[in-house]
Amino acid sequence: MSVNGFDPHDHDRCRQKALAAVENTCVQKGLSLTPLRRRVLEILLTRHTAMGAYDVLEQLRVDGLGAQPPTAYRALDFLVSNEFAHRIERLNAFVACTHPGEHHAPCFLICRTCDAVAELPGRRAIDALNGAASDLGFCVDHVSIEAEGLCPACGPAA
Amino acid sequence: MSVNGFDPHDHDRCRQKALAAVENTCVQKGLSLTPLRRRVLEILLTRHTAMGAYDVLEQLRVDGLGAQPPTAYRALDFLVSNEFAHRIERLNAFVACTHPGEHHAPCFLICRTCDAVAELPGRRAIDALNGAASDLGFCVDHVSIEAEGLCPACGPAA
DNA sequence: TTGCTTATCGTTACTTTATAACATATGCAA
DNA sequence: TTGCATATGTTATAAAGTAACGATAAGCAA
Repeated sequence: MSVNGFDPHDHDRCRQKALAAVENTCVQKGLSLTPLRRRVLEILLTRHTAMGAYDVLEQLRVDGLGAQPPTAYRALDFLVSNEFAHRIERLNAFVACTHPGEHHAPCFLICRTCDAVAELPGRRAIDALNGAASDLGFCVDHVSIEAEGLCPACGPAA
Repeated sequence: MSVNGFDPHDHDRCRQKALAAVENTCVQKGLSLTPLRRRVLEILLTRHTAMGAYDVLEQLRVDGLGAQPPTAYRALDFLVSNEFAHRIERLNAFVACTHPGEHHAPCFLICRTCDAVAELPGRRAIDALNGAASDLGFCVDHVSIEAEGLCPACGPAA
């Protein structure tokens, strides 16, 4: 998978690599990547773009699965809680992870025009935040860092 | 207003100070703080806690205003776009700003038990993110940084 | 094999969050 | 006074998310 979703790249290969990494991780950790969960991951992997749960759902229906909202949400929960996908809070939407299997602390760049999402390492920013938080006696569980703006393809230069 | 919403403090004074700062800023900038907008701000200022738009709405109704959802959302939009309040993406909810009138780049600590929200300066983390983003050719408009965890009152020590 | 337990998925119904679209009122400038 | 901009009222609906219960299947101990 490419460093980020903005770079042009061979996306078929990118998808397959991500899928294989998730399969490996599931075997290693004894997680069950059921056909449904796998299919939802494939749907997310079609684009480097955040998809709403209902977009995923619609795609499941196109596939002939008579899916109801909980079906999509459960599969997405599985993917997110195992870090195979991420939830983009700003958009109430989901993206496939670009570094599945690695434990990481991502932050996101979200294009407001084309909805492309790139994932960056956020370790430094998160460490800074953790420091400030513990000074206040706050114990951090989870951090989300999301930047909205214009990607290279949609930006002023383009 | 206190440095953060976790510290014990004289909240009546805190509210009044915030309200006065917003009034000043509106006069300076020619913004119209209508009775409705002012009332919504007061509602948010009752607690250092994120409130949903429908919580605000219910309070407006208690006040005898026959308010519909757009009424609350519009007032909240005014407050957020002028930085008198902030939207907490993780919660789909809103908090009064603790530094109204100052131009700032806040990040938020959100207690998952009591919903208290503290606002911290996020300048350093945001600068780091801007640097990484511009390396990719991404032009950042707006950053949101939100940490969920346990506040001093709800944490393990408590 | 039987029966117990757990995980996954199906299904119905519903709640919560948010917005589109159009109507009304108010103030101010030309 | 006409016209425009801003703010609010109102109706209806869209979009996002979840509770609760049932069905099925997979693993496993007795």
